[in-house]
Amino acid sequence: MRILLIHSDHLKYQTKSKTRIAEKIDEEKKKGEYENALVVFTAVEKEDEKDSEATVENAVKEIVDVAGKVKAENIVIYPYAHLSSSLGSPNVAKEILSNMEAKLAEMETPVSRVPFGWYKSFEVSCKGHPLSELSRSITSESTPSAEEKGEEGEDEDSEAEESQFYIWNEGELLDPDEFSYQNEDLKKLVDYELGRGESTGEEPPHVKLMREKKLADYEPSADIGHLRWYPKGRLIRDLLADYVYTLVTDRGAMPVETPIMYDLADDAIRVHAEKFGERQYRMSGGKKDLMLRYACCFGAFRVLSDSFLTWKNLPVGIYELSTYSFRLEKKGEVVGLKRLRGFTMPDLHTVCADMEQSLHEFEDQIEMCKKTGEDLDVNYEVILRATADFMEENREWIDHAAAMIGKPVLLEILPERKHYWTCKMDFAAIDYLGRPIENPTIQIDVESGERFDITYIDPEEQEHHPIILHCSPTGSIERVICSLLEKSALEMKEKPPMLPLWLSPTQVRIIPIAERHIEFARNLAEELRDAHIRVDVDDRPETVGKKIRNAGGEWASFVIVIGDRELEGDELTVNVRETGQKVSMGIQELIDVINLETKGMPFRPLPLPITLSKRVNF
RNA sequence: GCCUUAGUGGCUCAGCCGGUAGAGCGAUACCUUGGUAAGGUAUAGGCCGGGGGUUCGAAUCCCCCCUAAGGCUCCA
Repeated sequence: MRILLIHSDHLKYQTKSKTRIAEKIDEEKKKGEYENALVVFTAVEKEDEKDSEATVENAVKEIVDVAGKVKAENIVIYPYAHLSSSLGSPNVAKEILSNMEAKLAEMETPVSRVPFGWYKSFEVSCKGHPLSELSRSITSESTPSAEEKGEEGEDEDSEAEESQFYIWNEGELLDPDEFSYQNEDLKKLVDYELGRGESTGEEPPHVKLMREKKLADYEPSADIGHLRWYPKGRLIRDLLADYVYTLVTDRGAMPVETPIMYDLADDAIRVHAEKFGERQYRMSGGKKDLMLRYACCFGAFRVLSDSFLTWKNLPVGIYELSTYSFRLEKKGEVVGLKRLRGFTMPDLHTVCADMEQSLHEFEDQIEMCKKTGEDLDVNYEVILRATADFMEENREWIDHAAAMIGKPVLLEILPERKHYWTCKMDFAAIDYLGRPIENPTIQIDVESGERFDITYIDPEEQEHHPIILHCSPTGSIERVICSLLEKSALEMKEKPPMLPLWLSPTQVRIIPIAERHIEFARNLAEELRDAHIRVDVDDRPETVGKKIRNAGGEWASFVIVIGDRELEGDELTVNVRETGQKVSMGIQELIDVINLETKGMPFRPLPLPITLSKRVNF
C-alpha cells in the first residue's frame, strides 16, 4: 500500500461521475468538506491482498502517529489509485479502505472516507509545514519505512536486493569493472546499464536527420511522441515491415491482426495491463473502460486462448506488426524516433510446450535477431538477463545462449522475478552519444499462459499451460530507423552518410544537363524502374553542380549525369556515393550491381513522382 | 512528471534594457541550355508558439498554457 499524507487547512471534494467499479453511496457522501484534516491519499496494491489485516493495522498505526504529531482534527481517507503502478483489485481495495476507516474510528480523531471508484473534483490546501507532506509504503510485515520528504522522489520500492552484473566471456563470469574491453560499444552499454553513462548534453543527431531527410516529423496537433511520416519515411517503414514479415513467416510464424484496444473488465487483460502501471492510454468507450495496447500480447493471447492447441501444433508462432503500440511515456522521456508514445513493433509470440522446447526456440530466435543486425548492417551488443532461479536451473543453457553471440555479453542476474519473464535477451545498438538503443528482444514468459487461460493437450490428453516466448526480431521499426540514422551520423567523418541500398528511397538519381537530355533520361529511368530499382530524374532547370549537390543531400546511392556524350555512347558515368568514385559502366551493369547488393531484401517502388519538378516539398 | 534552456517567413537564424520586423537558404517568375557539391535578376511569403497582464504603445517586460532540447527518473 502506498499512502500520501497531506496535513491540510481544508479539503473539499465533490463526486462527478461513476466508474465501473464505483461503490454505492448515499447522497450525503457525494460531497464533503473538512477543516484541519490529515488527508490520507491511499492506493491499495496487489501485494496487500495477501495479508490485508496486517496491512490495515500497519497503515492505521502510521496514520495515527502522524495525525498525533501534526495535531490534525480530522482524518480523511482518500482513495487515490495514482500512487501505485501495481494496484490491487477494486473489491479488495474497497474492503481494506473500509477496514482502515473502522479501525481509525476507534481512536479519538474523527474519521471520514471519500467514496471509492468515482471521478471527483477536489481541493486540498496543504499547510506547508515540514511534516505536512509525507509518503509511506505500507506492507503487511514491517513497520513502515519512513520517507520524510515525499518530494525527494527517493521512493525505492524497498527493493530487497539488487541485480548482479557480470561480463560473460567464453563461459566465465567476470567483474564488469575489471574486464578489459576490446569493444567500445560493449563498454558503453555496460556503463549505461550500471548507471555510469556520462552525457554530453547534445541532441541525438537522428532527430535532425529524420526531419531534414523528410522521413518523419513531430505532429504538434497529436499527443507528444506521435509522428507524421512523409512518403520516404513511410517507404522505409514499409520495407522494414516487409522484411520482418518474410523473416518470421519463413520460419513458420502465422501473421494475424488484432484490435488496438481492450476492455479492462476482462481480468486477464486488466492484470496484464496493470503490469504497465500508469504508462498506458486509458479511454472510455460508451460504458466500457478501455486501454490502448502497449504491445501485441493482448490480441495474441486472446487468439491463442480461444484456439484449440495440441502438442502436435507446438511450437507455434503468432506474428503481428503493431501499427501502433501505445505507451504513455513520461513527457521528458519522449525523444525523436528513440522513445515514442505511438510506435510500431514487430511482435512474435511463440507457444512452447515446456521449458525444454522454449529454450530450443529461444536459440532459433537468437539466430534470427543476429541476422537482422547483419541485414540492417547495425552492430548489436547483447544483455542476457535471468532470474537467479533460472540461472541456477539452466546454467549450461545460459552458457550456450551467450556463446551463440560470439563475443562477450553483459549478464544481469535478478534476485527475484519482477516481471512475467524469467529470462530475456536484449540486443542494443549504440547511438552517436554512446547510449544504447534497445532493439531486438527475446523473453521467456512463464505467467501469461495461465493468466490468459491458454492451454494445449499433451499426448495423454492432459491440459497444460504453455510457456510463451515474446520476440521482436528487430525491435520497433522506429528504433531501427533511429539506429540507422545514428550510425550514419557516427560514420559521417569517414564516409558520406547513407542508408543500406535496399532501404534508400532514391537508389539512382538521373541528372539531365539540358532540356534536350530529359527525354533520354526519362527513358533510362523507365528501364531502371522496370528492373525494380527506385530511380528518379532531376528535370528542374538548375545547373548540374546544384543538382549533384541536391542528390547528395538526399543521400541518392548512385547519381548519373546525362549529356551529349551519353546520348551517343552506351557507357554511363555513375557516381557511387559509398566510395565517392566515378565509375563508367553500362546500364545493365548498373542493374546487376544494385540487384546483387539488394539480393534477398524486399523491394517497393518509389512512392514519389519520378520527376523532381513534380515533387512536393514537405 | 520535476529542474534548466528555447520557440521570429517552409528551413537556419539576427533583432529583444519597449516605438508593431530583417538576412541567407528554399519557393515562384524571368534570363542563362549548362558536364559533376550553391549561375544571375526580380517577386511573394510573418496574428514574432497560444492566451492573459503592465503600458499611450509589447517580438521585446510580467504571469499561465502549449511545443521542443538537455538533465533527473523510467523503458515489461
